[in-house]
Amino acid sequence: MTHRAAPEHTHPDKVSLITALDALGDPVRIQLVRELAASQEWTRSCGSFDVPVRKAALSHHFSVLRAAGLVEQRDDGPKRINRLRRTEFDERFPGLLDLVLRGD
Amino acid sequence: MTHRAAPEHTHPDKVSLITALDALGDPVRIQLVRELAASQEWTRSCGSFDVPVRKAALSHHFSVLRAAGLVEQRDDGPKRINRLRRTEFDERFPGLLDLVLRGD
DNA sequence: GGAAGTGTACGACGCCCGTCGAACACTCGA
DNA sequence: TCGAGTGTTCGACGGGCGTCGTACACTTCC
Repeated sequence: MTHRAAPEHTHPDKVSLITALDALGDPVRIQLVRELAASQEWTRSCGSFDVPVRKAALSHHFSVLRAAGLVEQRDDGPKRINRLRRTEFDERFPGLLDLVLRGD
Repeated sequence: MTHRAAPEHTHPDKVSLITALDALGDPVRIQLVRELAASQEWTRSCGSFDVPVRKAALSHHFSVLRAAGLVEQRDDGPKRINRLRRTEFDERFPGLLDLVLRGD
């Protein structure tokens, strides 16, 4: 009847510009954000992404994305499913997410 | 009759997103860009910025900004004067510079 | 109760980045 | 010609970030 501690989130409103730029200045995190944007909300578990890092590093990257207000997480059984905070983040940093999702 | 080697520039068109985000993900460089944006073009020499680093580090930061297509430099006597590549950079990364200049 | 699957926490390691001092190159004015 | 001013380069240093393996916590299914 115990349950996992809910992950700590930061709303984009309380995120500094530097934090946001640093969070998006990493290739692995950019890929996570892009894959997440291409999926339905609350459908992707952390382990379902095609990134070249092991799960410890992956967990770290999700922690950074949460702290930057980019990703919201919720527990669903043994998995932790994700959602890109598209509208909130875009309201705080207009155009930034579009830039990342537009690709090169 | 010798003259200094012209600084190496990179046009924003040839700059990757990661490079741009990394260049703007540093507080010193952000301040440089902001002060530069608040000044007339070709009026600010490298040493005229109010940043808490010595000239060696300052020179490095300007090198990064040039490589990211953010700053253009020209020699003017003993000084090296700067210009923010506002329109070119904005064309390559729409909204990104606005985000930085809007502040927090 | 056990086993498998999922994600986090911790300590360690390596590397890159920002910083500095010192030495050097160049320009201009005295 | 010499000195002052400006900026770059070099080597070195320290700290932080990304990564990993391991151990642990929690959930679900058998």
